[in-house]
Amino acid sequence: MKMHNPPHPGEVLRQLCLEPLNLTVTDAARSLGVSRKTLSSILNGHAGISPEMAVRLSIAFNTSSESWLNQQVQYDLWHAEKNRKSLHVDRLSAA
Amino acid sequence: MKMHNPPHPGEVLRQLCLEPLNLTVTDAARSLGVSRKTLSSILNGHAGISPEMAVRLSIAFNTSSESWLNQQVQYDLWHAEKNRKSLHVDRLSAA
DNA sequence: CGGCCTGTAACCATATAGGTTACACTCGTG
DNA sequence: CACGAGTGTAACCTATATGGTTACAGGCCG
Repeated sequence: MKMHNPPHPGEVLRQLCLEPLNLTVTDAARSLGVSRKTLSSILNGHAGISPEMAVRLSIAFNTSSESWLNQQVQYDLWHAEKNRKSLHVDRLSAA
Repeated sequence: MKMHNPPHPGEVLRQLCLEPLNLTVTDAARSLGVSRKTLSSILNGHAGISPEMAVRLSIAFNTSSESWLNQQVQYDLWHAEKNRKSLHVDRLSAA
């Protein structure tokens, strides 16, 4: 049921992609074709991974864009689920 | 490789949830706790499914919020991938 | 000291989700 | 026919998010 607090995709990006290749944020941002600030925001958890960014990452690191966006979904959903009880929604399934 | 044009999650929502229960857009919106316009925008493909909306759907229809957001990711990614060639990104994997 | 890398603040443009209100259209039914 | 219900959507507002540029302060190192 994936009860764990999922890491922000930016952390994963830094640990799995930048550090192994000894890439600086500045260099990686240039290679990805985005500003240093944009990449920094992601790496430090201040921004999410957009669909376009997922495609950029898939090109640069030869991965699947899906995997990056799925990580983002897990992260977003974990936070959205925390407010589940505060939403007033009627159950319609077993109506 | 999932090369098919994924349907907009709003279509799926209408066909799999509203129609089987004979739910009107007006009633479903009220039950979900959102405005009729918000639900209508989703159903007609003018808006995506947000994390919070995914949780609402999961409550109302006793489904998983993840499945709704995953559908949205598939849809968004399919469109983002169409611009893959127009992005200037350096390959860093086999650097 | 001086250069490089970094995080980040300030400010901008753009896009999206969501709300309210209002309008025009289509149906079904009295 | 007339009316109400349901619908899509335009107009307008707010809040939030991505992303860009520029600039600054701090850390690290030769």
